[in-house]
Amino acid sequence: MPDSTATATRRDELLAIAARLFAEKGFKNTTVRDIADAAGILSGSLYHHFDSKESMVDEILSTFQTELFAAYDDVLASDADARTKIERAVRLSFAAIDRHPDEVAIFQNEADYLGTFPRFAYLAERNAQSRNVWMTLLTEGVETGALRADLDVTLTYRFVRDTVWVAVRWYRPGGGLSHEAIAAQYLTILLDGISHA
Amino acid sequence: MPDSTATATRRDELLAIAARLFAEKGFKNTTVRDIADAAGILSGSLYHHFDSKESMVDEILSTFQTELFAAYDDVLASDADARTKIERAVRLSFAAIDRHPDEVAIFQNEADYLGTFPRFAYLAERNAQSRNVWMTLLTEGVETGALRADLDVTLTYRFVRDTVWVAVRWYRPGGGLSHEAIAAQYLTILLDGISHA
DNA sequence: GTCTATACGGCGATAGAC
DNA sequence: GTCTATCGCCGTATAGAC
Repeated sequence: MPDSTATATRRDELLAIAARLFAEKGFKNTTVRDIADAAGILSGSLYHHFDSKESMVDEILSTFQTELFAAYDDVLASDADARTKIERAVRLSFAAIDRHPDEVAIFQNEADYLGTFPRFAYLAERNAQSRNVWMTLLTEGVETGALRADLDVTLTYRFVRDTVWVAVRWYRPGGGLSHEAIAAQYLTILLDGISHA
Repeated sequence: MPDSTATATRRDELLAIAARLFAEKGFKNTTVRDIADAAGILSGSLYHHFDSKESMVDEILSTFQTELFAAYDDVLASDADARTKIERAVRLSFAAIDRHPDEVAIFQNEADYLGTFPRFAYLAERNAQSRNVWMTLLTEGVETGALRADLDVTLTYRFVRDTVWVAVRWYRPGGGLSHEAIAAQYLTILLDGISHA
């Protein structure tokens, strides 16, 4: 039973260590011995905290997604105009990369494969949910005239989704470029293009 | 000794089968037994053709990269203006995804991890080479006034690179959307943005 | 070029002591 | 909550017959 204070429990520490390794090397490339070594314990001791390696990545992903989609729901429910909501959705995505880079990386790298197992069927559901969010925002943008009428909305959705999340491959929290600055530059390119006006 | 006719050798067939599995499930998630099963032979028989599983992915990646970078060099060496060269580089990248989706997927998913081993050091070199190509084109674009003067060229490079290659995640050759059509839409968004003018 | 048979290590996971 | 000790399986790879 995790307490709700700021104190990280041992369990949380171990999950954070596992998340870093899963993100760096991949789920399959990371052994339970790797995780235990990084935590300064022996591999058998991990099983006092978790059922299996699979349940570790499961908890990492589901916890992150619960938080992320609550934030998307907030944006969807707001009464701002379409363009503002799109900007907010982009900014919160970059903020998520900043706060949870390992979780985003794991999701990006492993979701397709893990999603083939029944246990991780919720990954596909979340994916559909995310699609709904973006398609709703983009369609509203086109209908209200905020976005170009000749856009292929589905293609644009893929474009926006991929481009936002793929930043996790090179973005490092605390580096020279803040996530807010990246989101701003990204929105400039996305909305107005790179061509000289 | 591979002959230079159009006839696929057994070796080439096996590499194509391995590439498909590596792309679908990941290198580590694919066993030599998986590859052999898909080829209708037993795992031990693979070792008549290849030293190891590692040497298979090595050959897949290096062969693909040799072809890809020859194409980039062509663009760089041409005397078209900056904008035209950028458009050509984008189009040839989508064409590469169309012709070699498995190879692109493997490179996208595995290069970071494989690159940590000496044997795959050339992956980092190719990465630097690719960076040079795009930075040269984008810088020339800004200097000649084809692109906006306020662009962060490094960030734009990452943006273009990531967005082009990440399409391998959803593009399927022979599907409803041709790679030429995707490249055209992509260039429209990249150059002019999605915002209503 | 493929099969039979097998070596060998590393893997996830378990049981019980401390 | 961690350690000791270990199990059984599955992974890559090998040797030699056909």
